[in-house]
Amino acid sequence: MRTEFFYMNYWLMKSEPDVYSIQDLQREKTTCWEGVRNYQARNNMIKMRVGDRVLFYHSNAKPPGVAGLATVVKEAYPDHFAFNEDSKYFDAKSSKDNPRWQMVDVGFEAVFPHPVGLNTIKATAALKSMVLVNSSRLSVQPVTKSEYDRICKMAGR
DNA sequence: GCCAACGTTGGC
DNA sequence: GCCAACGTTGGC
Repeated sequence: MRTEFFYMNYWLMKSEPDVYSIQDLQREKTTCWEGVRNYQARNNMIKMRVGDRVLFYHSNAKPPGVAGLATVVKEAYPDHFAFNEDSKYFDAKSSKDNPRWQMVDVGFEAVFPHPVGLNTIKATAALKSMVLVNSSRLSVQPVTKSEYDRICKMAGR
């Protein structure tokens, strides 16, 4: 019985819209999530499975908030940008024989007509346990199904 | 642009 | 293994 097949996990991934926005993903359909250089965030990506849902969060935006939805379309594999000396994500401590950093591919799902702002999330009692709210600069974080559903509902979906 | 919070590095 | 110094994130 492959019961794990029936489980779906939920995540929140941060991106600065000036660097890569949900609109960029809408245009490109899929993208690789390179450049994560934090172990906790990396470990979360390693746990991702194809089909998992992703809240696409715009950080350093005016205002910051969840701007849309994505899904995991390819599970963790080595982040080759770490091997490229010309990349801003280069890391001399990561090698092809022993890659330190991983990335996943995500696919476009939806742009929220009205993003769900961080201020609104913080003002919602049902979302007070979100990792996002309890500080943490963690750029790839787990979200519960109820948190995910609530944010979709707040976005009018 | 400021700065608080947090993660990483490296000397000891 | 501690912890000070430093760098980065990201809201405001």
